[in-house]
Amino acid sequence: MRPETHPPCKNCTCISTPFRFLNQDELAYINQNRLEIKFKKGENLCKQGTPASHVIYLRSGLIKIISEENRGNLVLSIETSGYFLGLQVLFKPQKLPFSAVASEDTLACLWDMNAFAELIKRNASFAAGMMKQINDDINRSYQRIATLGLKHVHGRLSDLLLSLSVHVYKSTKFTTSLARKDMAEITNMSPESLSRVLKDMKDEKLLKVNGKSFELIDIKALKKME
Amino acid sequence: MRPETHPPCKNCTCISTPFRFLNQDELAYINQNRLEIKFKKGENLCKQGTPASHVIYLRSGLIKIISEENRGNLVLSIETSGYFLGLQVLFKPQKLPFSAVASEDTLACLWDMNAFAELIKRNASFAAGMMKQINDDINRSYQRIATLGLKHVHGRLSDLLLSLSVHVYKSTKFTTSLARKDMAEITNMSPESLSRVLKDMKDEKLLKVNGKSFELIDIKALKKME
DNA sequence: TTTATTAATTGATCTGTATCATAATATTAC
DNA sequence: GTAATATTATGATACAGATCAATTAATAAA
Repeated sequence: MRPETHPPCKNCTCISTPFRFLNQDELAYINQNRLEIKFKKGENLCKQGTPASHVIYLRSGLIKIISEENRGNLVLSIETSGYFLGLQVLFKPQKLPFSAVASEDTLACLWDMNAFAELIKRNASFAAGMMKQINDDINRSYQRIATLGLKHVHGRLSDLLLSLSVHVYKSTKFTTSLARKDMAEITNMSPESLSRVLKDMKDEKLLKVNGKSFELIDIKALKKME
Repeated sequence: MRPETHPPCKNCTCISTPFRFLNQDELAYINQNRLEIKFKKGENLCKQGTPASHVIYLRSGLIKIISEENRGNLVLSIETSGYFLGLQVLFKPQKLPFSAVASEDTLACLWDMNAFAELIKRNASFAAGMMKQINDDINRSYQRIATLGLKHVHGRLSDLLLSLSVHVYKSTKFTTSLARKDMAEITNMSPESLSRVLKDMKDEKLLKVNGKSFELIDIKALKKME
C-alpha cells in the first residue's frame, strides 16, 4: 500500500455521508488525521488480532471482511465503495475480531481511530449518522446469519448474485473480478458445488454465465431460491 | 404484558449503562417516555415486519432475537439482563427485520424510540455509549456467523453451553429454563441431534447433565470443540 | 395413585454437500 | 505459436446431520 495525493475531506465525495454534519473546523481536524491508501488485490486492510488503528472509508474497489478461526476462514461480508470499515470496533479497545482483505484493487481513506472517536463524542449528529451506518452493518449481518443458517447452496448463491447485482455492480449484467473460488468462499460452499449450482441455474435459465460475466435473467425466481 | 410500578430512570440500576451520561433534565425526559412491562415466556417483545416503536432494556429474564424467513425461523442471538433491544434499528425507519420472543418471563423497560433517538442526537457521550452497545452486538453477531458457518454440531452446542455459563447464568453449574427443543433451535440443529451430541459430551466427561441442570466440567475441551 | 400428554432419547434411513479423482478449459510463461 | 500452470467443470464416493419411526422418561391431569 502506498500514500496518494488527495483532495482534503471538505472537497471529497464522502461528504455525502455523515461527514456533512461536520463543520469546517471539524473537517480540517479529521483531514489532518487522514491517509489515502491503495490496497492491491489480496492485501490486508486490517488484520484480526491486531489493535484497530483506523476507520477506513472505501472510495472504490471490493473487500471481504473475514473471521479467521481454527477451522478456517469465513467471509462475514463483502463491501464496496461508500463503506466505513472499523466502525464496528469504535469504543472497543480490544484487538480486531476480524480481518479485511481486498478482493480487487481498492482505494481507501484512513482516519486515525482516536480522532474519529473524538469527533463522535463532540458532534452528536455525526454520531447519529455513523450509528446509522453501523446499523446497516448489523442488519446485513443478521441477514447473513439467516442465509447461512437456513438456505441451501442454491439459495446462498442466489443471495450472492443478487447482492453483487444490486449493491456492487448496480446492474443485472455484470462482470466480476471474483473467481469461482472466491464466490464459493463467500457462499460457504466448495468450489465444486459452486460449479454444479451455477450449472443448474444456467440449465433452468435463471441466468447466463460466460466466464466471469453474468446476466441475471429470472430475478424473481432467484429471490425465491432456498 | 402489563404495566408495573417502577422507580424513575434516575434511580434505576440501568444508570450504570450509558444512561450515566444523561443529566437530570435528560433523565426526566426519557423517564416520561418510559414503560415498565413484564413479558411472559413465549410472548413477543417485538414482531418482524412491524415498525419499531421502542428501545427495550432487559432488566431480567431471557429472550431470543429471531429472523423469520420462508424456510423457517433462525435464532440470531439470545440476550439477558442488561441488553438494549432495538438499538439496531435506530435511525432506520423501516419495518423491524427481526422478532424478539421471551424465552422465560422477562422484565423490561420500554422507551419511546423517537425520544431515545432525540437524546442521542443531543448528547454525544450518550450516543458514543450506545454505539459501544451496538458494537457489542455486531461483534457477537460476527461470532455467530463464524460459528454457524464453520462449526459442526458439537462445536455449536459447546458455544451455546459456554455462552449460557459465562453470560447468562454466570456459573459453570446452572439450571436453564430452555428446553432441548429451544437449545436445538439456537444451535440450528434438530432436537434429535442435540440429544445425541449431549450424550457424546456426557460420555466424554466434558459435562454433567440432569434434565435441565448442567455442570460444565472440561471447559478447555469445550472451547476447542469444532 | 393411574392415566394422558408432552418432551426427550434412541435407532434406521435418507439426503445434501464435501471430498477425492479426473478431465476440460483458460491463463500465463516461454 | 507451444508448453506449463492455474482455474473450472464433471463424475464417483463418503459422511454429517436431517428426517422418520419407535421407545422411554417426564410432566400434567384426573
